[in-house]
Amino acid sequence: MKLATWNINSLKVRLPQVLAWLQDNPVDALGLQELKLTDDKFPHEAFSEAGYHSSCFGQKTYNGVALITRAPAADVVRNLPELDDEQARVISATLDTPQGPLRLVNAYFVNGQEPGSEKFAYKMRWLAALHDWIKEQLRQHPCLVLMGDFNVTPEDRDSWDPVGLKDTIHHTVQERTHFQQLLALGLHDAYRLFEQPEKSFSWWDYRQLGFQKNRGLRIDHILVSDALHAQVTACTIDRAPRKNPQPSDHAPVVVSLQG
DNA sequence: ATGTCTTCCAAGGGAAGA
Repeated sequence: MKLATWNINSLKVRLPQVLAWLQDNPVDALGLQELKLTDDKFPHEAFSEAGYHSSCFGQKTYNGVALITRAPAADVVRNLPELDDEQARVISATLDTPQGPLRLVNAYFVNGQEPGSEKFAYKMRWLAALHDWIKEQLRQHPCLVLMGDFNVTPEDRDSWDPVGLKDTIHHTVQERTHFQQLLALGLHDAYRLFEQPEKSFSWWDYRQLGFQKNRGLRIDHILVSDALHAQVTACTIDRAPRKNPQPSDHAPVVVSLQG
């Protein structure tokens, strides 16, 4: 089975690209971030016609997440129950698989603007709340996948310019410590379970020919729990959609699981 | 590199967020 995550920076603009990508990449589940639309504008019908179920948690202008699944999704939970948050950033659901129930958590992590800002403080609070909630979710659901736009480069090799961008947003020790604390719960960065090309990124700034020069960051991740670790057979970043006209600034990340 | 893209509000272009 295959799972994918993709920040599409407006579903209204990118819906045709998402449908085309699903046609070429018939994954079992796709987590979308930055829908930038409200639930009443979510194109459930378009996904249904493509053979997918969809659950959404939208918001006007900003944020918004969705899970697109081949099979129906059960026990849908929106946002982090323990955090009082006006922003729509998390949607979770359970998929029935031949291997048993699989819990999917799809999240659009806080950007954080810059270290020291109020938005950065919100990022830290949000990350702490996510950690505590994932810890509890893992007790209930040993087979768990946490995927999304993490807005964190886990290590220097995940940035095109770790020296020039040292201590800037996506690169701070505080953010990376939170990432490590998620791993410490018994999660594994699926991408790093395999040999990968150097300078592998999932996001490139629209400005200054960022993609063409491969000036990017690897900030979109798929973490799998201990119980799933042995089943992971591949993890790749699909750069192809970034070459489309009117692309998202992010590329999809895809993980393959045995069975 | 005040660089680009998207949306909102509200009627044109500026502000905000990423």
